[in-house]
Amino acid sequence: MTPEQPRPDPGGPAAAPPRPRDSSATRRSLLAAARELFAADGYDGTTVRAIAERAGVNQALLFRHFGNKEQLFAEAVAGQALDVLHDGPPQEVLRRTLEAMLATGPDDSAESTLFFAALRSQGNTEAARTVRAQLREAYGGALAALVATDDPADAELRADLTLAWLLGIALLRRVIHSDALMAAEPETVIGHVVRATDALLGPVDSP
Amino acid sequence: MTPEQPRPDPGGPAAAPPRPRDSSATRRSLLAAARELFAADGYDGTTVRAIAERAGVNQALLFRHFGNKEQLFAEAVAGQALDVLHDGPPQEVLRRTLEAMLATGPDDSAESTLFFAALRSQGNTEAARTVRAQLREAYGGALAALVATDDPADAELRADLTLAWLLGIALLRRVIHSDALMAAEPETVIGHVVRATDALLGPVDSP
DNA sequence: GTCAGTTGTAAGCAGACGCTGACAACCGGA
DNA sequence: TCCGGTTGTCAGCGTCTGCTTACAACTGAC
Repeated sequence: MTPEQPRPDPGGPAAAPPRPRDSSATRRSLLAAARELFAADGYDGTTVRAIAERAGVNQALLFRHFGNKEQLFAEAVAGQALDVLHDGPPQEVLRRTLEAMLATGPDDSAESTLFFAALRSQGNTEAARTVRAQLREAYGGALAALVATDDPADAELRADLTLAWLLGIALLRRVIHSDALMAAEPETVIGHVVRATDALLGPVDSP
Repeated sequence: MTPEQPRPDPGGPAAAPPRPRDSSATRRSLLAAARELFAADGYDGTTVRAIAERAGVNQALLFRHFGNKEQLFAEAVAGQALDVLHDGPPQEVLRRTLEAMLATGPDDSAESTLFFAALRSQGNTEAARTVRAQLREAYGGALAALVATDDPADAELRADLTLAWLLGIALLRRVIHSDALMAAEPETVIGHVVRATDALLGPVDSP
């Protein structure tokens, strides 16, 4: 049987030299890998094995640090896409979000794409649902303040319609690969969307 | 061991009376169940066991009829959501699609929701990709014809932006459960969207 | 009746999944 | 030097997945 007793350094082909003992670096690697993969493939489409491999970290460490997949997801996503919200005047939230969305290549995983990955994760898991509701509320609130109406329900409706558009654009770019949306100049796309949302959020002329 | 020799009809508690031999009825049941579940949970979120159970059909029959899950998906989805495209004047495609989307309850699975389920299925499988591209082209083409521009690329871009909006609205309603979008009167929502898309698809005033 | 073909059923395979347990290697303080 | 706690590694568990196989029950043609 030759029980393969442990040798300090076998002369063989470099049997995976152990990674340096750095807990926080491991954590960061895992979080970064998780963000990229969740943004690219959604919650269900991402496996913990893939995250660990991309991070160059043993799979078991993932569970030691985050407990389970859902908590890793929540921690990777939380507070990540909200920077763009408070990064300038509120009336330009829409433009800034669009710029962040369109600036990156199709496979790149910028901050804002994470937001949409969260929305896109269609699992019924509690963590995913919580994150989605949280992000939706933040964006919805910021957008609702821009609506020219007295009716709060109508303001929320129009804000959600705007959010739906952002969501759909991200989806058409990342999941479907719309040639038109990917080839167009960002300024052109932003111009179209801003023009239309001005009509959407502005006062209704004929009652 | 008592090898449990087959008995024609055991006196016990009705051990699953075999379903009547009707091939086409079985097929239809499977297709109907597949449509409902794919629309509700997407491609990856739906298991063949769930489809078979909902159809009241043995799981193995699913594979006898359709070969594999992807073919069942393709067959269930193909040509299903396109009715609304040719069901009236082309300039009202947007309104008709919205009406179909908003008319049903959140859990109902009308025709049009299937279209969005196809888009939402985020798997990389070939069948899902084909169906998505197919549907996107049909809708995109119909919408592009309505754009007031001479530039074909710009027309396609604006059509895809419109499609993105429809997609996002469906997503916000079905995946996230936006209270505002679900509680609002369909006519209100349609009014907002049509007003904004008029600005989007219409001529650009200031170059 | 017999027998080939069709329809339904039961059981299980191979692989991927999330997750766990046991153990080795290293570190800091006593 | 010992020793508890932390970090990294390895192997595998239980379950679910899409899919297959072997077989029973029924049908229609001869």
